[in-house]
Amino acid sequence: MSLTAERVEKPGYHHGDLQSALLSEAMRLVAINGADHVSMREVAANIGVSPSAVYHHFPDKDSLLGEVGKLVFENMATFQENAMAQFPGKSLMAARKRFRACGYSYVEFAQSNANLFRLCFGPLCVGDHESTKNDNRAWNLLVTSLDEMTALGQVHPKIRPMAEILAWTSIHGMSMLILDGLLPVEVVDVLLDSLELSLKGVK
Amino acid sequence: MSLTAERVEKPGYHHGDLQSALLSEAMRLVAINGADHVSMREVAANIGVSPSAVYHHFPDKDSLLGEVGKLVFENMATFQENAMAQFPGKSLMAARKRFRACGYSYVEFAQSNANLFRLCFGPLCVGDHESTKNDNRAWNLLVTSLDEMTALGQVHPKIRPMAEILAWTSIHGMSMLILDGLLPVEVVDVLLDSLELSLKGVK
DNA sequence: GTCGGTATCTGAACAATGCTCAGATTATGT
DNA sequence: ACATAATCTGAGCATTGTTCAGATACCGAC
Repeated sequence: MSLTAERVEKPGYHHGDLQSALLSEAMRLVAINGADHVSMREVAANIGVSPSAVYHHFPDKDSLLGEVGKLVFENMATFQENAMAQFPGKSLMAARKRFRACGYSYVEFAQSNANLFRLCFGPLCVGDHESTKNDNRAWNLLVTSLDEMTALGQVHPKIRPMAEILAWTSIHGMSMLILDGLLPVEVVDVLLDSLELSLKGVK
Repeated sequence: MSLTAERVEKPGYHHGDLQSALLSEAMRLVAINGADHVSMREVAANIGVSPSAVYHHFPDKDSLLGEVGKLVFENMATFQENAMAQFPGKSLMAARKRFRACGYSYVEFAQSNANLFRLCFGPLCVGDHESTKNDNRAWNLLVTSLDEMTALGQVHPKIRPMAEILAWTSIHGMSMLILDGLLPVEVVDVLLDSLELSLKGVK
Protein backbone atom coordinates (compact mmCIF):
# COMPACT_ATOMS: atom_id res chain seq x y z
CA MET A 1 0.00 0.00 0.00
CA SER A 2 1.87 3.05 -1.26
CA LEU A 3 1.53 6.44 0.27
CA THR A 4 0.63 8.07 -3.01
CA ALA A 5 -2.16 5.60 -3.59
CA GLU A 6 -3.65 6.52 -0.24
CA ARG A 7 -3.34 10.15 -1.16
CA VAL A 8 -5.25 9.67 -4.35
CA GLU A 9 -8.08 8.02 -2.48
CA LYS A 10 -8.12 10.37 0.47
CA PRO A 11 -6.09 13.55 0.02
CA GLY A 12 -7.18 14.62 3.51
CA TYR A 13 -9.33 17.66 3.27
CA HIS A 14 -10.63 17.02 -0.19
CA HIS A 15 -12.11 13.60 -0.69
CA GLY A 16 -11.41 12.53 -4.24
CA ASP A 17 -14.91 11.58 -5.29
CA LEU A 18 -17.21 12.21 -2.38
CA GLN A 19 -20.41 12.32 -4.40
CA SER A 20 -20.25 8.69 -5.51
CA ALA A 21 -18.77 7.57 -2.20
CA LEU A 22 -21.81 9.00 -0.45
CA LEU A 23 -24.13 7.35 -2.92
CA SER A 24 -22.67 3.88 -2.50
CA GLU A 25 -22.47 4.15 1.28
CA ALA A 26 -26.06 5.39 1.43
CA MET A 27 -27.10 2.48 -0.76
CA ARG A 28 -25.28 0.06 1.51
CA LEU A 29 -27.02 1.42 4.59
CA VAL A 30 -30.43 1.47 2.95
CA ALA A 31 -29.99 -2.16 1.97
CA ILE A 32 -29.18 -3.07 5.56
CA ASN A 33 -31.47 -0.86 7.61
CA GLY A 34 -34.14 0.37 5.23
CA ALA A 35 -34.52 3.86 3.85
CA ASP A 36 -36.36 5.10 6.94
CA HIS A 37 -33.54 4.16 9.29
CA VAL A 38 -30.58 5.71 7.53
CA SER A 39 -29.24 9.05 8.68
CA MET A 40 -27.18 11.62 6.86
CA ARG A 41 -24.79 11.74 9.77
CA GLU A 42 -24.11 8.02 9.67
CA VAL A 43 -23.47 8.08 5.94
CA ALA A 44 -21.06 10.97 6.35
CA ALA A 45 -19.33 9.43 9.36
CA ASN A 46 -18.79 6.08 7.65
CA ILE A 47 -17.08 7.88 4.78
CA GLY A 48 -15.02 9.85 7.27
CA VAL A 49 -16.44 13.22 6.48
CA SER A 50 -18.28 15.93 8.35
CA PRO A 51 -22.11 15.78 8.38
CA SER A 52 -22.47 19.09 6.61
CA ALA A 53 -20.21 18.00 3.75
CA VAL A 54 -23.05 15.96 2.32
CA TYR A 55 -25.07 19.08 1.63
CA HIS A 56 -22.51 20.31 -0.89
CA HIS A 57 -23.41 17.37 -3.11
CA PHE A 58 -27.10 16.80 -2.38
CA PRO A 59 -29.60 19.47 -1.41
CA ASP A 60 -31.29 17.25 1.17
CA LYS A 61 -31.84 13.72 2.35
CA ASP A 62 -34.70 12.97 -0.01
CA SER A 63 -32.51 13.97 -2.91
CA LEU A 64 -29.71 11.63 -1.82
CA LEU A 65 -32.09 8.71 -1.44
CA GLY A 66 -33.70 9.61 -4.74
CA GLU A 67 -30.35 9.29 -6.50
CA VAL A 68 -29.76 5.99 -4.75
CA GLY A 69 -33.10 4.87 -6.10
CA LYS A 70 -32.03 5.65 -9.64
CA LEU A 71 -28.92 3.53 -9.20
CA VAL A 72 -30.97 0.65 -7.81
CA PHE A 73 -33.15 0.83 -10.88
CA GLU A 74 -30.10 0.39 -13.07
CA ASN A 75 -28.76 -2.44 -10.95
CA MET A 76 -32.08 -4.20 -11.22
CA ALA A 77 -32.11 -3.92 -14.99
CA THR A 78 -28.60 -5.33 -15.13
CA PHE A 79 -29.62 -8.18 -12.85
CA GLN A 80 -32.52 -9.02 -15.14
CA GLU A 81 -30.37 -8.82 -18.25
CA ASN A 82 -27.90 -11.27 -16.77
CA ALA A 83 -30.64 -13.64 -15.69
CA MET A 84 -32.20 -13.69 -19.14
CA ALA A 85 -28.84 -13.99 -20.87
CA GLN A 86 -28.46 -17.42 -19.31
CA PHE A 87 -30.98 -18.77 -21.83
CA PRO A 88 -29.79 -17.72 -25.27
CA GLY A 89 -31.05 -19.08 -28.58
CA LYS A 90 -34.08 -18.79 -30.80
CA SER A 91 -35.84 -22.01 -29.83
CA LEU A 92 -39.27 -22.02 -28.26
CA MET A 93 -37.87 -23.44 -25.07
CA ALA A 94 -35.22 -20.72 -24.86
CA ALA A 95 -37.76 -17.99 -25.45
CA ARG A 96 -40.06 -19.37 -22.79
CA LYS A 97 -37.23 -19.71 -20.31
CA ARG A 98 -36.19 -16.13 -21.04
CA PHE A 99 -39.72 -14.92 -20.43
CA ARG A 100 -39.91 -16.73 -17.15
CA ALA A 101 -36.44 -15.52 -16.18
CA CYS A 102 -37.61 -11.98 -16.87
CA GLY A 103 -40.38 -12.32 -14.31
CA TYR A 104 -38.49 -14.54 -11.93
CA SER A 105 -35.48 -12.26 -11.71
CA TYR A 106 -37.81 -9.36 -10.96
CA VAL A 107 -39.23 -10.91 -7.82
CA GLU A 108 -35.87 -12.46 -6.96
CA PHE A 109 -34.25 -9.04 -6.96
CA ALA A 110 -37.09 -7.65 -4.89
CA GLN A 111 -36.65 -10.38 -2.32
CA SER A 112 -32.87 -10.20 -2.14
CA ASN A 113 -32.90 -6.41 -1.93
CA ALA A 114 -36.18 -5.72 -0.18
CA ASN A 115 -35.19 -2.35 1.25
CA LEU A 116 -33.67 -1.11 -1.99
CA PHE A 117 -36.65 -2.34 -3.96
CA ARG A 118 -39.02 -0.52 -1.63
CA LEU A 119 -36.95 2.62 -1.95
CA CYS A 120 -36.95 2.88 -5.73
CA PHE A 121 -40.67 2.11 -5.91
CA GLY A 122 -41.44 4.47 -3.06
CA PRO A 123 -42.52 8.10 -2.84
CA LEU A 124 -38.94 9.37 -2.89
CA CYS A 125 -38.43 8.26 -6.47
CA VAL A 126 -41.82 9.26 -7.83
CA GLY A 127 -41.73 11.72 -10.69
CA ASP A 128 -38.14 11.04 -11.55
CA HIS A 129 -39.29 7.95 -13.36
CA GLU A 130 -41.84 9.88 -15.36
CA SER A 131 -39.24 12.27 -16.72
CA THR A 132 -36.95 9.46 -17.79
CA LYS A 133 -39.96 7.67 -19.27
CA ASN A 134 -39.72 4.64 -17.06
CA ASP A 135 -36.50 2.76 -16.83
CA ASN A 136 -36.37 1.86 -20.45
CA ARG A 137 -33.88 -0.93 -20.02
CA ALA A 138 -36.07 -3.20 -17.92
CA TRP A 139 -39.17 -2.28 -19.87
CA ASN A 140 -37.48 -3.12 -23.16
CA LEU A 141 -36.46 -6.51 -21.81
CA LEU A 142 -40.12 -7.31 -21.29
CA VAL A 143 -41.20 -5.93 -24.66
CA THR A 144 -38.51 -7.86 -26.48
CA SER A 145 -39.33 -11.07 -24.67
CA LEU A 146 -43.02 -10.70 -25.48
CA ASP A 147 -42.21 -10.00 -29.12
CA GLU A 148 -40.26 -13.23 -29.27
CA MET A 149 -43.05 -15.12 -27.60
CA THR A 150 -45.53 -13.64 -30.03
CA ALA A 151 -43.44 -14.63 -33.04
CA LEU A 152 -43.43 -18.17 -31.69
CA GLY A 153 -47.19 -18.24 -31.31
CA GLN A 154 -47.12 -18.05 -27.52
CA VAL A 155 -49.13 -14.85 -27.27
CA HIS A 156 -52.62 -14.55 -28.66
CA PRO A 157 -53.05 -11.56 -31.01
CA LYS A 158 -56.03 -10.28 -29.05
CA ILE A 159 -53.96 -10.24 -25.86
CA ARG A 160 -50.72 -8.95 -27.30
CA PRO A 161 -51.52 -5.22 -26.97
CA MET A 162 -52.15 -5.60 -23.25
CA ALA A 163 -49.47 -8.18 -22.60
CA GLU A 164 -46.85 -5.82 -21.18
CA ILE A 165 -49.32 -4.27 -18.79
CA LEU A 166 -50.68 -7.58 -17.60
CA ALA A 167 -47.23 -9.08 -17.14
CA TRP A 168 -45.61 -6.10 -15.45
CA THR A 169 -48.45 -5.30 -13.08
CA SER A 170 -48.90 -8.88 -11.95
CA ILE A 171 -45.19 -9.53 -11.45
CA HIS A 172 -44.71 -6.23 -9.67
CA GLY A 173 -47.78 -6.72 -7.50
CA MET A 174 -46.69 -10.20 -6.56
CA SER A 175 -43.23 -8.95 -5.63
CA MET A 176 -44.71 -6.36 -3.28
CA LEU A 177 -47.25 -8.71 -1.75
CA ILE A 178 -44.57 -11.27 -1.05
CA LEU A 179 -42.44 -8.59 0.62
CA ASP A 180 -45.44 -7.65 2.72
CA GLY A 181 -45.87 -11.24 3.82
CA LEU A 182 -49.30 -11.38 2.20
CA LEU A 183 -48.34 -14.05 -0.31
CA PRO A 184 -45.94 -16.99 0.04
CA VAL A 185 -42.94 -17.18 -2.26
CA GLU A 186 -44.35 -20.30 -3.87
CA VAL A 187 -46.87 -18.28 -5.84
CA VAL A 188 -44.20 -17.08 -8.23
CA ASP A 189 -44.28 -20.29 -10.24
CA VAL A 190 -48.04 -20.42 -10.07
CA LEU A 191 -48.31 -16.90 -11.37
CA LEU A 192 -45.82 -17.48 -14.18
CA ASP A 193 -47.76 -20.57 -15.26
CA SER A 194 -50.94 -18.57 -15.12
CA LEU A 195 -49.40 -15.75 -17.13
CA GLU A 196 -48.09 -18.00 -19.87
CA LEU A 197 -51.46 -19.71 -20.09
CA SER A 198 -53.38 -16.45 -20.16
CA LEU A 199 -51.17 -14.84 -22.77
CA LYS A 200 -51.32 -17.82 -25.09
CA GLY A 201 -55.03 -18.28 -24.56
CA VAL A 202 -56.65 -21.35 -23.03
CA LYS A 203 -58.39 -23.86 -25.26
CA MET B 1 -72.75 24.27 24.45
CA SER B 2 -73.34 23.01 27.95
CA LEU B 3 -70.61 22.71 30.49
CA THR B 4 -71.35 19.08 31.21
CA ALA B 5 -71.13 18.15 27.56
CA GLU B 6 -67.68 19.65 27.42
CA ARG B 7 -66.74 17.71 30.48
CA VAL B 8 -67.76 14.44 28.95
CA GLU B 9 -65.60 15.12 25.91
CA LYS B 10 -62.66 16.55 27.74
CA PRO B 11 -62.74 16.02 31.50
CA GLY B 12 -59.48 17.95 31.71
CA TYR B 13 -56.80 15.66 32.94
CA HIS B 14 -58.31 12.43 31.72
CA HIS B 15 -59.26 12.38 28.08
CA GLY B 16 -62.29 10.16 27.67
CA ASP B 17 -61.06 7.89 24.91
CA LEU B 18 -57.55 8.92 24.06
CA GLN B 19 -56.57 5.69 22.37
CA SER B 20 -59.03 6.00 19.50
CA ALA B 21 -58.61 9.77 19.37
CA LEU B 22 -54.91 9.28 18.76
CA LEU B 23 -55.60 6.67 16.12
CA SER B 24 -57.96 8.82 14.11
CA GLU B 25 -55.79 11.90 14.37
CA ALA B 26 -52.74 9.89 13.32
CA MET B 27 -54.71 8.53 10.39
CA ARG B 28 -55.74 12.04 9.41
CA LEU B 29 -52.16 13.28 9.47
CA VAL B 30 -50.84 10.28 7.58
CA ALA B 31 -53.42 10.85 4.88
CA ILE B 32 -52.31 14.45 4.53
CA ASN B 33 -48.55 14.32 5.00
CA GLY B 34 -47.59 10.69 4.52
CA ALA B 35 -46.47 8.27 7.18
CA ASP B 36 -42.87 9.50 7.09
CA HIS B 37 -43.82 13.07 7.90
CA VAL B 38 -46.06 12.57 10.88
CA SER B 39 -44.69 13.09 14.37
CA MET B 40 -45.89 11.78 17.69
CA ARG B 41 -45.71 15.27 19.10
CA GLU B 42 -47.98 16.70 16.44
CA VAL B 43 -50.54 13.95 16.92
CA ALA B 44 -50.52 14.54 20.67
CA ALA B 45 -50.65 18.32 20.34
CA ASN B 46 -53.60 18.25 17.94
CA ILE B 47 -55.53 16.18 20.45
CA GLY B 48 -54.54 18.59 23.19
CA VAL B 49 -52.44 16.18 25.17
CA SER B 50 -48.84 15.92 26.28
CA PRO B 51 -46.36 14.13 23.98
CA SER B 52 -45.62 11.47 26.53
CA ALA B 53 -49.28 10.61 26.98
CA VAL B 54 -49.19 8.70 23.71
CA TYR B 55 -46.81 6.15 25.17
CA HIS B 56 -49.37 4.97 27.67
CA HIS B 57 -51.44 3.65 24.77
CA PHE B 58 -48.84 2.66 22.17
CA PRO B 59 -45.33 1.39 22.91
CA ASP B 60 -43.78 3.38 20.07
CA LYS B 61 -44.41 5.21 16.82
CA ASP B 62 -44.24 2.14 14.63
CA SER B 63 -46.89 0.51 16.75
CA LEU B 64 -49.21 3.49 16.41
CA LEU B 65 -48.81 3.58 12.65
CA GLY B 66 -49.24 -0.18 12.53
CA GLU B 67 -52.62 0.11 14.21
CA VAL B 68 -53.57 2.88 11.82
CA GLY B 69 -52.68 0.51 9.00
CA LYS B 70 -55.05 -2.11 10.32
CA LEU B 71 -57.86 0.43 10.35
CA VAL B 72 -57.07 1.50 6.80
CA PHE B 73 -57.32 -2.11 5.74
CA GLU B 74 -60.80 -2.31 7.18
CA ASN B 75 -61.81 0.98 5.58
CA MET B 76 -60.62 -0.27 2.25
CA ALA B 77 -62.63 -3.47 2.51
CA THR B 78 -65.72 -1.45 3.38
CA PHE B 79 -65.08 0.83 0.43
CA GLN B 80 -64.89 -2.16 -1.89
CA GLU B 81 -68.02 -3.74 -0.44
CA ASN B 82 -69.97 -0.56 -1.06
CA ALA B 83 -68.65 -0.25 -4.59
CA MET B 84 -69.64 -3.80 -5.46
CA ALA B 85 -73.01 -3.51 -3.75
CA GLN B 86 -73.98 -0.97 -6.37
CA PHE B 87 -74.42 -3.79 -8.87
CA PRO B 88 -76.69 -6.38 -7.26
CA GLY B 89 -78.37 -9.24 -9.06
CA LYS B 90 -77.52 -12.61 -10.52
CA SER B 91 -77.35 -11.64 -14.17
CA LEU B 92 -74.17 -11.99 -16.20
CA MET B 93 -73.95 -8.25 -16.59
CA ALA B 94 -74.28 -7.69 -12.86
CA ALA B 95 -71.62 -10.26 -12.08
CA ARG B 96 -69.22 -8.72 -14.56
CA LYS B 97 -69.85 -5.24 -13.25
CA ARG B 98 -69.26 -6.48 -9.73
CA PHE B 99 -65.98 -8.07 -10.76
CA ARG B 100 -64.82 -4.89 -12.41
CA ALA B 101 -65.99 -2.83 -9.45
CA CYS B 102 -63.92 -5.08 -7.23
CA GLY B 103 -60.77 -4.20 -9.12
CA TYR B 104 -61.70 -0.65 -9.91
CA SER B 105 -62.50 0.25 -6.30
CA TYR B 106 -59.13 -1.18 -5.26
CA VAL B 107 -57.12 1.21 -7.42
CA GLU B 108 -59.59 4.01 -6.77
CA PHE B 109 -59.04 3.69 -3.04
CA ALA B 110 -55.30 3.59 -3.58
CA GLN B 111 -55.39 6.78 -5.60
CA SER B 112 -57.72 8.66 -3.29
CA ASN B 113 -55.78 7.60 -0.21
CA ALA B 114 -52.27 7.25 -1.55
CA ASN B 115 -50.49 7.81 1.75
CA LEU B 116 -52.77 5.51 3.69
CA PHE B 117 -52.52 2.85 1.00
CA ARG B 118 -48.74 3.05 1.09
CA LEU B 119 -48.80 2.77 4.86
CA CYS B 120 -50.86 -0.40 5.14
CA PHE B 121 -48.85 -2.07 2.38
CA GLY B 122 -45.56 -0.89 3.82
CA PRO B 123 -42.99 -2.37 6.17
CA LEU B 124 -44.80 -1.11 9.27
CA CYS B 125 -47.75 -3.43 8.72
CA VAL B 126 -45.81 -6.49 7.60
CA GLY B 127 -46.36 -9.57 9.73
CA ASP B 128 -49.55 -8.30 11.21
CA HIS B 129 -51.32 -9.38 8.07
CA GLU B 130 -49.85 -12.82 8.24
CA SER B 131 -51.23 -13.42 11.67
CA THR B 132 -54.71 -12.30 10.68
CA LYS B 133 -54.38 -14.38 7.50
CA ASN B 134 -54.72 -11.44 5.13
CA ASP B 135 -57.64 -9.15 5.51
CA ASN B 136 -60.22 -11.79 4.90
CA ARG B 137 -62.96 -9.37 4.02
CA ALA B 138 -61.35 -7.98 0.86
CA TRP B 139 -59.98 -11.36 -0.11
CA ASN B 140 -63.40 -12.97 0.22
CA LEU B 141 -64.90 -10.31 -2.00
CA LEU B 142 -62.57 -11.38 -4.76
CA VAL B 143 -63.12 -15.08 -4.20
CA THR B 144 -66.89 -14.68 -4.21
CA SER B 145 -66.83 -12.59 -7.34
CA LEU B 146 -64.67 -15.11 -9.14
CA ASP B 147 -66.96 -17.93 -8.03
CA GLU B 148 -69.89 -16.09 -9.54
CA MET B 149 -67.98 -15.45 -12.73
CA THR B 150 -67.03 -19.11 -12.91
CA ALA B 151 -70.62 -20.24 -12.47
CA LEU B 152 -71.54 -18.01 -15.38
CA GLY B 153 -68.84 -19.47 -17.60
CA GLN B 154 -66.64 -16.41 -17.48
CA VAL B 155 -63.63 -18.18 -16.01
CA HIS B 156 -61.95 -21.10 -17.73
CA PRO B 157 -61.60 -24.18 -15.48
CA LYS B 158 -57.89 -24.38 -16.19
CA ILE B 159 -57.40 -20.82 -15.03
CA ARG B 160 -59.76 -20.88 -12.09
CA PRO B 161 -57.27 -22.17 -9.50
CA MET B 162 -54.89 -19.30 -10.23
CA ALA B 163 -57.52 -16.67 -10.83
CA GLU B 164 -57.32 -15.00 -7.43
CA ILE B 165 -53.56 -14.71 -7.61
CA LEU B 166 -53.57 -13.33 -11.13
CA ALA B 167 -56.31 -10.83 -10.37
CA TRP B 168 -54.98 -9.63 -7.03
CA THR B 169 -51.35 -9.30 -8.05
CA SER B 170 -52.12 -7.44 -11.26
CA ILE B 171 -54.60 -5.05 -9.66
CA HIS B 172 -52.32 -4.43 -6.72
CA GLY B 173 -49.29 -3.97 -8.91
CA MET B 174 -51.13 -1.56 -11.15
CA SER B 175 -52.28 0.45 -8.15
CA MET B 176 -48.72 0.83 -6.93
CA LEU B 177 -47.26 1.63 -10.34
CA ILE B 178 -49.87 4.31 -10.91
CA LEU B 179 -49.05 5.83 -7.53
CA ASP B 180 -45.39 5.81 -8.51
CA GLY B 181 -46.19 7.65 -11.71
CA LEU B 182 -44.92 4.73 -13.78
CA LEU B 183 -48.27 3.97 -15.35
CA PRO B 184 -51.06 6.36 -16.39
CA VAL B 185 -54.47 5.98 -14.78
CA GLU B 186 -55.96 4.98 -18.12
CA VAL B 187 -54.45 1.52 -17.86
CA VAL B 188 -57.03 0.47 -15.32
CA ASP B 189 -59.67 -0.19 -17.95
CA VAL B 190 -57.13 -1.81 -20.23
CA LEU B 191 -56.03 -4.14 -17.49
CA LEU B 192 -59.56 -5.04 -16.47
CA ASP B 193 -60.37 -5.87 -20.10
CA SER B 194 -57.22 -7.91 -20.30
CA LEU B 195 -58.05 -9.70 -17.07
CA GLU B 196 -61.58 -10.61 -18.12
CA LEU B 197 -60.28 -11.87 -21.43
CA SER B 198 -57.49 -13.88 -19.87
CA LEU B 199 -59.68 -15.47 -17.25
CA LYS B 200 -62.34 -16.49 -19.73
CA GLY B 201 -59.78 -17.70 -22.23
CA VAL B 202 -59.30 -16.27 -25.72
CA LYS B 203 -60.60 -18.12 -28.72
C1' DG C 1 -68.02 8.06 52.61
C1' DT C 2 -63.12 7.55 52.49
C1' DC C 3 -59.18 5.49 51.52
C1' DG C 4 -55.68 2.97 48.90
C1' DG C 5 -54.41 1.32 44.60
C1' DT C 6 -54.32 1.87 39.75
C1' DA C 7 -54.82 3.93 35.37
C1' DT C 8 -53.86 8.08 33.16
C1' DC C 9 -51.51 12.27 32.14
C1' DT C 10 -47.73 16.04 32.69
C1' DG C 11 -43.09 18.29 32.51
C1' DA C 12 -38.60 18.10 32.12
C1' DA C 13 -34.98 15.95 30.14
C1' DC C 14 -31.74 13.21 26.83
C1' DA C 15 -29.71 11.71 22.70
C1' DA C 16 -30.14 11.76 17.79
C1' DT C 17 -31.48 13.91 13.56
C1' DG C 18 -31.91 17.26 9.31
C1' DC C 19 -30.18 21.25 8.04
C1' DT C 20 -27.77 26.14 8.00
C1' DC C 21 -23.94 29.15 7.97
C1' DA C 22 -19.65 31.50 8.73
C1' DG C 23 -15.14 30.43 8.07
C1' DA C 24 -11.10 27.36 7.02
C1' DT C 25 -8.80 24.60 3.42
C1' DT C 26 -7.66 23.09 -1.09
C1' DA C 27 -8.00 23.10 -6.14
C1' DT C 28 -8.10 25.68 -10.59
C1' DG C 29 -7.42 28.88 -14.12
C1' DT C 30 -4.91 32.94 -15.71
C1' DA D 1 1.71 33.91 -8.10
C1' DC D 2 -2.58 35.18 -7.20
C1' DA D 3 -7.55 35.49 -7.26
C1' DT D 4 -11.58 32.90 -7.65
C1' DA D 5 -14.23 28.99 -7.07
C1' DA D 6 -14.96 24.47 -5.13
C1' DT D 7 -14.86 21.75 -1.14
C1' DC D 8 -14.96 20.67 3.68
C1' DT D 9 -15.30 21.70 8.94
C1' DG D 10 -17.44 23.03 13.44
C1' DA D 11 -20.62 24.98 15.93
C1' DG D 12 -25.25 25.56 16.37
C1' DC D 13 -30.61 25.52 15.93
C1' DA D 14 -35.03 23.42 15.88
C1' DT D 15 -37.35 19.13 15.93
C1' DT D 16 -37.92 14.39 16.85
C1' DG D 17 -38.67 9.73 19.53
C1' DT D 18 -38.50 8.15 23.94
C1' DT D 19 -37.92 7.84 29.13
C1' DC D 20 -39.08 8.75 33.84
C1' DA D 21 -40.34 10.71 38.22
C1' DG D 22 -44.22 12.73 39.91
C1' DA D 23 -48.95 14.91 39.68
C1' DT D 24 -53.93 13.99 38.93
C1' DA D 25 -58.15 11.54 38.48
C1' DC D 26 -60.86 7.29 38.60
C1' DC D 27 -62.54 2.86 41.07
C1' DG D 28 -63.35 -0.77 44.09
C1' DA D 29 -63.10 -2.31 49.08
C1' DC D 30 -64.00 -1.29 53.65
